[in-house]
Amino acid sequence: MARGKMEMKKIENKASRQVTYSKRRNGLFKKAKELTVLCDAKVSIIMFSTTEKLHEYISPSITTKQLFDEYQKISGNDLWSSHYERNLKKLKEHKEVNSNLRREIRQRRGESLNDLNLKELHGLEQEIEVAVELIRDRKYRVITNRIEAHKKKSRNAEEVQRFILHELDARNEDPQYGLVDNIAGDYGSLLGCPN
Amino acid sequence: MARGKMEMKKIENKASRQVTYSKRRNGLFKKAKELTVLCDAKVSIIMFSTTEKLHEYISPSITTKQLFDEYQKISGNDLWSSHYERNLKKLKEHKEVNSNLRREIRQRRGESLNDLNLKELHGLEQEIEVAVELIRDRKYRVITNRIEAHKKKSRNAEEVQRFILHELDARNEDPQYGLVDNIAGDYGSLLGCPN
DNA sequence: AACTATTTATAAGA
DNA sequence: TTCTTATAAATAGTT
Repeated sequence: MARGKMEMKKIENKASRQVTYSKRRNGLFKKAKELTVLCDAKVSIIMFSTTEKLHEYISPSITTKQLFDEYQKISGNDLWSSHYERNLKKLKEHKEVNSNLRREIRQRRGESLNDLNLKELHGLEQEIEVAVELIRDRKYRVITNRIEAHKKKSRNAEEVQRFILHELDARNEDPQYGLVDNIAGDYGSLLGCPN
Repeated sequence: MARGKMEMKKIENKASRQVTYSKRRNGLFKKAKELTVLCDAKVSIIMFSTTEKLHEYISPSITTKQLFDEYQKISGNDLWSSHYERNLKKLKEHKEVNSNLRREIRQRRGESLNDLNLKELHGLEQEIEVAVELIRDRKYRVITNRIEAHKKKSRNAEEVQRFILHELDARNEDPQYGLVDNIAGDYGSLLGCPN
């Protein structure tokens, strides 16, 4: 608006865009202040730059919260409560799900059974009998795996032992035979023994 | 600001105050539009005149609700956003508790056992064995109660039968004896029979 | 609503 | 960022 008419379109140069933003923001806020004083009005300006930086003007006679409340009352626009209410609702749902899950666990522990009728008790009993079988199977599989691993280790240990004996035999037969240092150290870990 | 400098204080004349409000409001909104276009900014202006009339400008690139949500998140200094954040946090906590509870139930069903070591499996097995005993006990107690109730009912039924027989006897002996209508109807429910 | 004398805002340059 | 300044824009008071 000075030094030549400005074209009303986005300023492509980032630096000058920011300068203009800053200058005009001040101008806008100044005008808002004047309007507040001259006309006894309540004004709120909230703005975000391209860099998402927040700037705000609010008339001294009011708070942003009050103004928002007024705005909602008068415009009928639900600005934030829907957000809030939705969250509360979700929270409530989660709490309910949560308490149902807890009840199920208690029942699976054999507690709080008073609410269940005979059929439900019977169903629960059967479900749990199935579960205990599954858990037993899994346990035995874990034990079996561990035994297998142990056997493997033992076989390995036997091999190592055979190797050590072989080495010692060779050394006894020929003292010039290349030394194998620290046999126990190198193989101790394989045997699962502390070094 | 023309035809003489203006004093920066409330315009006392109501008519000129309203005129000025209207003119300057247009000016302010025009500036806001320009700022929106030139600097690609998001601007919200909300204002109330002394007569509590509402006027609003909002950049076309955003809604008032979106802008308010942003404002809450970024300003972070008022009651709402703390409410909002606290709710989000609570929600997250609930979700986590929830997923833990679900995992526990799955494990008590004999699913998702891969995460458990031998000791945990053994513990779970024992817990569940205790539970199934408790559930069995409860079931037998419910059955026992039902049998007791049934016995009581039967005794009651016997009484009713005796009564009916007595009634019939009396009627046979004396046709003038007061009628007892619909004996089966009145006592059928006591016997647990459909009417 | 229009007009217009003035004040104000501000783009570009320093 | 701040100052300067030429010029565009806003607007108070009037019609």
